[in-house]
Amino acid sequence: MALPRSGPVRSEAARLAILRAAASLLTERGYDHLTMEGIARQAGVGKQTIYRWWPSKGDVIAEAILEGHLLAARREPPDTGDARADLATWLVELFSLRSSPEGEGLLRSFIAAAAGNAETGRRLRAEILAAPLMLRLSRAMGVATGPRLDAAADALLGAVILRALSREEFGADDMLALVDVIVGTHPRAEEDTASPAASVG
Amino acid sequence: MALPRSGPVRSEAARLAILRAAASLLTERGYDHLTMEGIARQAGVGKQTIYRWWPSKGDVIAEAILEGHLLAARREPPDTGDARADLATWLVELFSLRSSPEGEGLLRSFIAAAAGNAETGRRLRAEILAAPLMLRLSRAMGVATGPRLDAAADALLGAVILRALSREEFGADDMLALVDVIVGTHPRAEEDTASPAASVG
Amino acid sequence: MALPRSGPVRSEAARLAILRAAASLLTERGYDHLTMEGIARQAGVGKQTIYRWWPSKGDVIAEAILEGHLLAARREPPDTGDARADLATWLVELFSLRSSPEGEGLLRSFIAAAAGNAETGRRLRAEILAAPLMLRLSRAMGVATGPRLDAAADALLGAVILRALSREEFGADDMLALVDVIVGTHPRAEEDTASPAASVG
Amino acid sequence: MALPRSGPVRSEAARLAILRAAASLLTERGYDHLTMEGIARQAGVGKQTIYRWWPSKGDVIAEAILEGHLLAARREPPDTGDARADLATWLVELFSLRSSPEGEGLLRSFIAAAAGNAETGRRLRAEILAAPLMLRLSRAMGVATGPRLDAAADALLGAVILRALSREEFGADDMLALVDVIVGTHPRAEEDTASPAASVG
DNA sequence: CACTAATCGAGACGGTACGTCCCGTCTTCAG
DNA sequence: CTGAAGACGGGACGTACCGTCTCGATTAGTG
Repeated sequence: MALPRSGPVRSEAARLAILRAAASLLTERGYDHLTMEGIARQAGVGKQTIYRWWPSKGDVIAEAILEGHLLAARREPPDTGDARADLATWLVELFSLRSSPEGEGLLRSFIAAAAGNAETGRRLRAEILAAPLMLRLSRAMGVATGPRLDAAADALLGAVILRALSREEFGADDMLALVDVIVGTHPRAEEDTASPAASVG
Repeated sequence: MALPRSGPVRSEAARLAILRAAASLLTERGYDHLTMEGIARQAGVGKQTIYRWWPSKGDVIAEAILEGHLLAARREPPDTGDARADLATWLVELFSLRSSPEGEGLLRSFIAAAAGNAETGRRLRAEILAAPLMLRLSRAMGVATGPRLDAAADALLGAVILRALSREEFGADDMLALVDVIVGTHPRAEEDTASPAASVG
Repeated sequence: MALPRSGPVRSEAARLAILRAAASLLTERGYDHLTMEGIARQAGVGKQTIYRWWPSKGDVIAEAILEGHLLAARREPPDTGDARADLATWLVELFSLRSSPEGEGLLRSFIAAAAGNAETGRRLRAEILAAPLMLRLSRAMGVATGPRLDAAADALLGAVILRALSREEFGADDMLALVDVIVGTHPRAEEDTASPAASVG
Repeated sequence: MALPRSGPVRSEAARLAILRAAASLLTERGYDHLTMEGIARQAGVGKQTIYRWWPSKGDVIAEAILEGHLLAARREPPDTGDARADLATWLVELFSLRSSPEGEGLLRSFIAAAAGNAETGRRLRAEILAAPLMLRLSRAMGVATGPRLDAAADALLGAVILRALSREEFGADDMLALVDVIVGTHPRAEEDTASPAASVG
């Protein structure tokens, strides 16, 4: 049983202000210009209020991502009927995070956050990025689940991350080539000219 | 033509000491415990000597990697005759960098360095990691070059990076599955043209 | 009225440690070997704690002097009954600061501090050096206050400072001659009025 | 006889450029913003050329003062016939150095230089400041030389320096009062109030 | 209702590292 | 051998944040 407590409970307003401040600062200035003091200042909160509830900067980010304060709009994949093209579209959009207007690269900020913090890394892959990907991918591959699907998901997502890391330009064509390699070209085998329906496979 | 300059020339001893110090500190303590002051101290060099020649920490790392002060032993892929198995072996070894004894993870340190520095990112992929991979991969796929090969390389490398980021364990079996998905399970036979159906399995 | 502030209050322990460290380092090593880092180190304090409360090194010294961490023993003038001799004695003692054992010269350190910092300069003269001087001088001159007294005080003190700056040796006899010139030889002797020609010789 | 030497002799052009650069930088930016690198840059000279001939910054300043690159215009005292007024005028002019337009205070820069360097201190007093002062003072006191004259000179000069250090404003009237106290009011005897002896006493 | 205990904003604290400036020495090349 | 140029090891500068701590004020239960 819980030991009896008195006093005020955790302030939801403060929690939200912190997550929002973290999200906005990460977006605007990038992961390595993100500071606890900056978050506290922007959130109008004492530093201790952050440290009381999160052990590190990465955990704040992890929670902000998880609650959808970041990447919110990106989580819903399109559905045009062509699963493979939808997949490519979604990946291109994800990749475009690489170059936010401020120039730091939100996707790279995520990567840096993941590299520095286990929880962020785990959540970023498992709950955020992978979920919409798996949905489209299972359609494109005609497989509901299984190790091959997992491997394919990692391969796709990893390729995007790698290209973001290496600052390589990466257009829609390249993305389709990538999808083709991983999902397989076969269903569209002849179709490249003859049987488009097969591509749903 | 360049205007003739007199005066002392750049000290090769200092350059090497800095790169070695950076490499050893990165390996031992990880990217985000790596400091310019630490490098200078360990190299027995003034901080200004670092800043004179490299604009940032990431550029020091980039040059250290490029010169082989890091990853040196890892660049030579095995050659057992089974190209696909060699590929998986090499990837597993690469992935094992994920957990260096001190606990930070050399591979993740590279990723963090790449996330924070364009040059490091570009070089990490293009010149270091990709080269031995491409060699094995082209054998495994029976293709010398081309966009499909590039896409496959990115997918393989990216998947390893993604799993490192998300701290997921990743054994030899998983790696073979990954290779199978990307390269194809077939005997690497004629199938590339003859047995498309198998790739769905 | 002042807006009510909460939060921690300034640490008196840190303040004292800083002033004492500054005083001891100034005495031991001289003004231009006195560094903020040295003070912080010796005081066991973060640099920021110094910068938070004092805008410059000179202001730290000014406060140290004002609080009596420096020159403390020197502020009490002797009182033998012979006001003029007391004055000379006090000045000789002051001048002896010129050559501290470590060789930098405490008095010159004060001068350097004053030259570089307005507050130090103002306080050095007004509150510390001038006060005991004025006391003796008013007795020696038989005048309680007034511009003549001020001018005489500046002349005496200034002469000592100038000699310290120019590294000229300056004994008890010289000091008496100086006092005689400024205070006048008359009151304590008839000779001043009787044999003026002697002073020229 | 001199030992035979080969190679070019010391470059007079370099020597002059250094002294001029030092003088102009001291005047413009003050003693503690004066750097060896700055002098070398402005003089178009290698640093080593400075260190080869002068052991320290203070010695460069000392030589610059001695050669008249600083204070040049100030060395000639006026001569209106009223020796005492001339003296006061010269002192006021000297004191006005205290506030150079750039705000650092040339006189205080001299003081700082003197405080930090024995040679500068010695020369500043002995050869530069004292000489024109002694001339006027000996006229005003009707004494050619002697310890009383030396003491009076130190007292006058020292008072000016002290006031400069303490940032006290100091007008023509104050200066006359100072001169009166040190030189004596006697020649102007009756006018003061009636009982000149009292004011001396 | 008083008391207790935990929360909150605020921010001082001892530290580490930053990136810059300058020190005085050393090294190269041109004259 | 001098002199301009400038790289070098070193050290201090003043700033930014770190994560901990200490305040006074506020806000729930508990007794």
